[in-house]
Amino acid sequence: MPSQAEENYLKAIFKLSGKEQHSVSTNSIAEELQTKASSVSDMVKKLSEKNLVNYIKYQGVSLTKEGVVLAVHIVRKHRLWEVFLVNHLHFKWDEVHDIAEQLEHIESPELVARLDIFLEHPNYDPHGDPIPNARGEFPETTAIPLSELKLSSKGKVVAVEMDEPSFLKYLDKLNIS
Amino acid sequence: MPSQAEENYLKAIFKLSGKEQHSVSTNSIAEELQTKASSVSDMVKKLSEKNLVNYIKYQGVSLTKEGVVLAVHIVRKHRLWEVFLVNHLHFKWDEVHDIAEQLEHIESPELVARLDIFLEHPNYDPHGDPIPNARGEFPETTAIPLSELKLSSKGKVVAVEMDEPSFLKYLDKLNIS
DNA sequence: TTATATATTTAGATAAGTCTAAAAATTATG
DNA sequence: CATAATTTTTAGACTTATCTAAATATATAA
Repeated sequence: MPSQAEENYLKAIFKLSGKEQHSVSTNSIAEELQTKASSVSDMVKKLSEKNLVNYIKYQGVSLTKEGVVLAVHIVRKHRLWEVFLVNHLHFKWDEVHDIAEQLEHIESPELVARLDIFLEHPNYDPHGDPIPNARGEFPETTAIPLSELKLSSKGKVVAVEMDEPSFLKYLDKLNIS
Repeated sequence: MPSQAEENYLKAIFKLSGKEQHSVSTNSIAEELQTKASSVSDMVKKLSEKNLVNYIKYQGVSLTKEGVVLAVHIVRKHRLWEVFLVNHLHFKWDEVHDIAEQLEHIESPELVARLDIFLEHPNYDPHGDPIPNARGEFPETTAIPLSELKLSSKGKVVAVEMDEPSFLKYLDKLNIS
């Protein structure tokens, strides 16, 4: 079981690596986690020894299969908790990120399983992000980025990449949900 | 905001000090937290500097007013989460302690307030322990310990002190709930 | 392709929390 | 009341995670 700090690194690397899980730089991880590159070097070395990342000095970092499994599981927990916070505790979608950031580190497979049932196996979180199932598989999406939508054609917004509260509030003001 | 370790010490001291909050020994804290007395000495010194405990070397430890406020707040969170786990996620009462032990450290006053509303302001947790309200006040109880109940008089069990899963399972077997 | 700028890693320091072993204080016993 | 037993504290070490500053590698540009 990885420490909270390790989990945060795995999640950051997973996020930065994109769909194809390309390797990412020390610096980008440092920026994502608001920390120093030297700290990232240290931690990445440790994760490498645990076989959670592939790491060649000066050449970037990528998750191993095992690392991806763990990262996806953390993402799953984060997004399930967001659903709970918004749908049942009636938080607004721009208020839940920091709390879910804490809840995602709670260690209990039983808890995740039961939360998933309680929430009725949601496929998307309040920001429209897909929630992987217990096997780590993401639901299919046919959505395309707004930047690729042709002028004057219609669509339905299903997801928002950014999770900064200020931006989400701005969308609220435009009645985009 | 105290660290998780500090919170665990505050909670342990609160529990051991009983209703009258008498002072407790380093050793008893060590046993409660499954740690060494030397670790307790260190931590208690730190808590004393933060004015969360009264501490005179070799003479025992007690919580200050400020310490009690924090400890009660942690107890409140712990017990609210237990209600959630049992009533909504359908855990059994002997399964929730360790998970609540983690959840109690989540830092968000908004979360506690909303959880309390969601649960409809419960006064007791699944073990019958009273849940302090947001002001830190415990609900009144007229209950008396089973050891003081007269022979062949009747009563209703409203609370169980021990929280060891094995004991709780035993009560289940006796149909005591 | 050599010099410069940028990115990354290493070395050494720090803080929190824990531990073992030794020292000191308190309590119990003869 | 002096000595033994117990409890508590201190001293020093270790681990995790972080930082700053210096060193090294890679990338860029003249």
